[in-house]
Amino acid sequence: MPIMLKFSLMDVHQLRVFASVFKNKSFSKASEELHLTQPTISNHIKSLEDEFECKLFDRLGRTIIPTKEADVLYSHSMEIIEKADALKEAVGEVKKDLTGKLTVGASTIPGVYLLPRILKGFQNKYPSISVQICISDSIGIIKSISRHELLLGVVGAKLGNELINYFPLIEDELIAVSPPSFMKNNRMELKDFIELPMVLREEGSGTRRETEKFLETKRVTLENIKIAGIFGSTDAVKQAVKAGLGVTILSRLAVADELEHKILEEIKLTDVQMKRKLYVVTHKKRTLPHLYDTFLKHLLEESKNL
Amino acid sequence: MPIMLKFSLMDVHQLRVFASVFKNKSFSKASEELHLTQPTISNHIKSLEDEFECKLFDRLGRTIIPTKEADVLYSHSMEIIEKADALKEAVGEVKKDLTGKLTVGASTIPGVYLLPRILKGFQNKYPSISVQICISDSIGIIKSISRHELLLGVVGAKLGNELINYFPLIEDELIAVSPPSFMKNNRMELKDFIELPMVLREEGSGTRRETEKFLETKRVTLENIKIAGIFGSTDAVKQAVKAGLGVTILSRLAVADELEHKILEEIKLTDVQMKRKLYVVTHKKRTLPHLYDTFLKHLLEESKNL
DNA sequence: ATTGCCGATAGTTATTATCTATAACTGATA
DNA sequence: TATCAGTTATAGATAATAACTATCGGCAAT
Repeated sequence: MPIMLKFSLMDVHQLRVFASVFKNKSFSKASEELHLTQPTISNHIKSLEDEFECKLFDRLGRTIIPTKEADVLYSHSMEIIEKADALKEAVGEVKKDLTGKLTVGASTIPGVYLLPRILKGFQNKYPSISVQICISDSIGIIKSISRHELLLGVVGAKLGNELINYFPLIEDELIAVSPPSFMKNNRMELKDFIELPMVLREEGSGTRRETEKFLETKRVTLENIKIAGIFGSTDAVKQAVKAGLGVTILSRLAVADELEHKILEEIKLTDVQMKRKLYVVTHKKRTLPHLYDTFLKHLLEESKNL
Repeated sequence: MPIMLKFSLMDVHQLRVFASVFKNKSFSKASEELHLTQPTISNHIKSLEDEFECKLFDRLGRTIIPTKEADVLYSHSMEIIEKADALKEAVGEVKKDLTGKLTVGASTIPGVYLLPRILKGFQNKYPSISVQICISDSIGIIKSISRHELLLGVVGAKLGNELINYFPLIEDELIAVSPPSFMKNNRMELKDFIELPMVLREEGSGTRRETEKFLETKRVTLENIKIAGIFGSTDAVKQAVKAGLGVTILSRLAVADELEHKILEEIKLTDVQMKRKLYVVTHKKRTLPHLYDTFLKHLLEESKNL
């Protein structure tokens, strides 16, 4: 049989009972205040007296007088009761808390062309937050989430992992773009498009890989293509296209502004659809802090209007 | 049926369980630390999660990760746990506490001739106390104790009150005293003694009443006596006797020093015994603070050596 | 003496804390 | 791939506890 040295169970409720008796100088008044019956109060006081091995109240007939021990217990009890209430309050606050730092992982396209706008709007709504976007490739983001280095990410690929939640966000599309007025007719088939001189990202970049992947589905490889230039960033590619170096294939998101202002022009490929979905990703087993949860909802909501 | 809005039961034990899980980052390690079983821990955490309506730990397989709410709960829990331990400690301290103020009520004789010596010894033993003697007559002391104005008194009469404890202390005795060498033979009968000129306290004094009471039992009244002088204090009476004004009847305690130094001399009355008991008195329904309790024991112990 | 107020006690019931045994899941290894 | 070791969850049983109702007994004021 284990030797149970039972150390202060002392529940806060019991201290509340004691404090009420002390303040009201009466067991029965305390019972009214706490909506309990008088024998219940008696029992609690008795159990405290047993625990501390001392009388707490001298029961004279009509009145009770607290002992010296009760005086000490009272002041300490009040502190504990206040702290207990503060605790309850504090936990409640955290659940509503929308301050602090929000770190979002993202692959290049959403990280550069989507999140900044959305995060700006979110920060305007909740000014007391600071925001950070960590850009990596989709695999890296998902790994970080698996390892609990990140809580939330936006990626352009669904890399099957049992423990990851994928929330569909918006559709992105790889489109062919040219300088404005590059062609008379901006509708063509892929086989005609690949005759044009092309500007590309360097090998290994996400966009380059995506592009290759799509072309492969149409049995096209880059070897058959006139490469007019290779650049290290999406922006550099855009600049090259604007300068008339050639055409390229880019995410619609990345060229949305340029298309709107007619700085670049879309070439509609009539026989290919190069769509992909963007996903918000989280870890299935992690509880998101309220700030993250709110941002997630904001993100899904905002993306409807795009 | 009463609408029970149950407000934080939250016992400290549960917070200890939580804190242990948080620190150990493990339910099972916590169960070892607290000598409970793992399902018990699980239940406690679940009940806290229900109470706060939020997850506290994300259970991944081999590990758990505390949520933001848990972080907040932890710091607050630690405060409460520390306060709870401090409380336990503090109450324990009070029970051993021997500091503070010790107020003792006493009637004239014990208050003037007995308590000062004993209190001095007590204070030497426990230097960090302050001592006060409140002198009144026995009735006043006992009333004060009944009214809870005093916790402890020393009196020379047992005035039957159901709610008062009387602890016999020592025997006092009214004795007849004369100046030294006043008589050849210091043994006599009462009838001879009352022929001598007598010094008395004023009417209404305790000693005067005691004296009259004793004489009455022998069918003697003061009218038959030669009164050499009436004085307002025991000391004045003693001075008068020393000066040879006459004899008197006084408590043996009051003249112990003078008898020892042969400044006064006892006249042994062969046919009367004027003894009375001194009692320590307390209220039956009051719990004495440890300081008082210790003094009471000291008092009863010391009085054996007198 | 009687009445009214207050706390204590007895006995009951529902809730709760704890246990044992076992399931379900994860991560690592053979 | 299957299995093992380590971890939490679940189910079911039991003992402890907190709450209630009813009643007793002491004290003080009428």
